Amino acid sequence: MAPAPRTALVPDPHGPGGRLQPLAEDGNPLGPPVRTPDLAAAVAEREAAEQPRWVWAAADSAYAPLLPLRLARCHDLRLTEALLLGHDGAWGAPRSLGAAWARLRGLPVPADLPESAGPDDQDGLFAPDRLQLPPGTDPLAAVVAVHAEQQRRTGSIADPATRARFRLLVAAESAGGLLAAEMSHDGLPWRADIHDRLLTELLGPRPTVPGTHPSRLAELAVELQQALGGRPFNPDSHSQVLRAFAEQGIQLGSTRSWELNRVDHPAARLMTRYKELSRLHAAHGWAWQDAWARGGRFRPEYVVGGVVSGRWASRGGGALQIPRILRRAVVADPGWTLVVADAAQLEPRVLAALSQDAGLARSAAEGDLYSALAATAFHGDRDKAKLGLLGAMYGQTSGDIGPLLATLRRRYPTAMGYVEAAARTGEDGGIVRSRLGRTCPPPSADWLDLTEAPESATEAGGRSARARGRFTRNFVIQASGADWALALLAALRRRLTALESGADRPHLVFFQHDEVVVHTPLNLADQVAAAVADAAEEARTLVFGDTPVRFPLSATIADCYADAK
DNA sequence: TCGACTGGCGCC
DNA sequence: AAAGGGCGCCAGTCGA
Repeated sequence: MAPAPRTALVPDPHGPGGRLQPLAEDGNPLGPPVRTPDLAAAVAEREAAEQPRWVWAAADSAYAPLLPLRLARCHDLRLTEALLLGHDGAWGAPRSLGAAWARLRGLPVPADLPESAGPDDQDGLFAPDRLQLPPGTDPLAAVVAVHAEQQRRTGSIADPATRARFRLLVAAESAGGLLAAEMSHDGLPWRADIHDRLLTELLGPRPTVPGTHPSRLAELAVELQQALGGRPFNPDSHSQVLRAFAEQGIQLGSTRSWELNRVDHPAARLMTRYKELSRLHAAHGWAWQDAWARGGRFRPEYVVGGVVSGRWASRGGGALQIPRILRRAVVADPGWTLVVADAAQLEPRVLAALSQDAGLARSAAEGDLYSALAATAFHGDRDKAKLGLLGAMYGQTSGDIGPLLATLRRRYPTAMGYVEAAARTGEDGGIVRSRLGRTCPPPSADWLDLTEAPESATEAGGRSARARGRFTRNFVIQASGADWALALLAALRRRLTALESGADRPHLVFFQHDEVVVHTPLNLADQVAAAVADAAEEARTLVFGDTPVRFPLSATIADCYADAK
């Protein structure tokens, strides 16, 4: 396939205009800059004509103002800069356009600006000075130059296969930038009335005085007090809770729920319940709804590559930590429905594909991986198979997991050797990369905090080395899983663009590590489900090439998120 | 009074 | 003896 033509795009700092410039694959200009008074119209026209790969500083400054216009592909300089910095051993250096430009020109490199926060702080995102360019610098010239440099650096990766995978990573990460902007713009359908009903059922009516506890929480606090001797205390204060339990002769090391659950006392159950409800109220209660879920849509801000492993993070609204119970409030619009798909057992499948362990790959070739593993190596005990494999991927050594790991080591030496090699690399201070070439951060002072350690420096050093070993062990899997998920998103997004129903089109409205939700006109739901399956297969081939491992994505059609699967 | 930190728990 | 990876967010706590 011939590479797409490229076009640099820079919006004017104020107003609807902007400038465009055609570029060759290597970043060299193919013509002079073109100024347009109506950037959205000019971009739409060129997109219809040739679907170029749009080259811009960052989606939030260049793409968000163009929405709801949909563009097929882009090269996001900020996201790519972060990938390249990590790859080149400069992990964490500033990645703004201005920073990349400064490095190119040997100028002082500006630090990245703090990100915006809060649902009402959208304006700061579009301010042109976020590009961090020195005064008087032409932003278009900077975009063109930094892009050319990024293409050069990517092209200098020696191994052709590694280079090709890194290019795929750049394209997929950039597509993630497109999608994140679109999902924030479209929002996740959110029924405030259902949310409110759930809250009222669990917590009592919404308090009329802001900042006060809803009735059920207040009642629980009183019941707790009575169960613990009647002395008033604040159930939100750990130290007061510990003291109140201690006065009843119950010594707790913490107020963690698993510890409370082991205590046979009425107050322990009340405390657990209080904490559950209190958390729901504080994190996803009425205040959250007011802030994040107005107008029938939940509009979080997604942070592409916000996690070192390449997983997305979110800013504000806790988009990736919505309690399962609140999925009840995610309901398709009338005439629309949801297609919900999640990858089953993504990480063990990633391990099988990465390590090319023939035995594990057989277990991952279809169906339930843990059952297949159990049948082969654990006398049919699925729980043991799952526990053992998860422990191997996380570097767990506690509990009764030793024998399970020994079994896995015997039966799947290649797979276990793979994660153990990654762990050793980390322990020795080395770096590891995902399948597509995302690099883990190097060791830092965080890994070797000797100040508080009561034991010797040697012991503390060993402990921190093992901690970093667990990190790199998990990184290769989690990050390669994120590679796959990004490829899936890009492939699915492309397929969805091709589906239409009158003026309506299905669109991705949610993505959470290994799960996607598409909001679609009813009559397209089956085609969306098929597109999901096709996209999963495409991602598998793109990321892992020739592997017997399958990455099944079970798609369910349901009007309500809570009813899926 | 405010920022940094901690404990704890939501999600994967 | 302790012994599981990655996040974001809240209330409480503590110190500047």
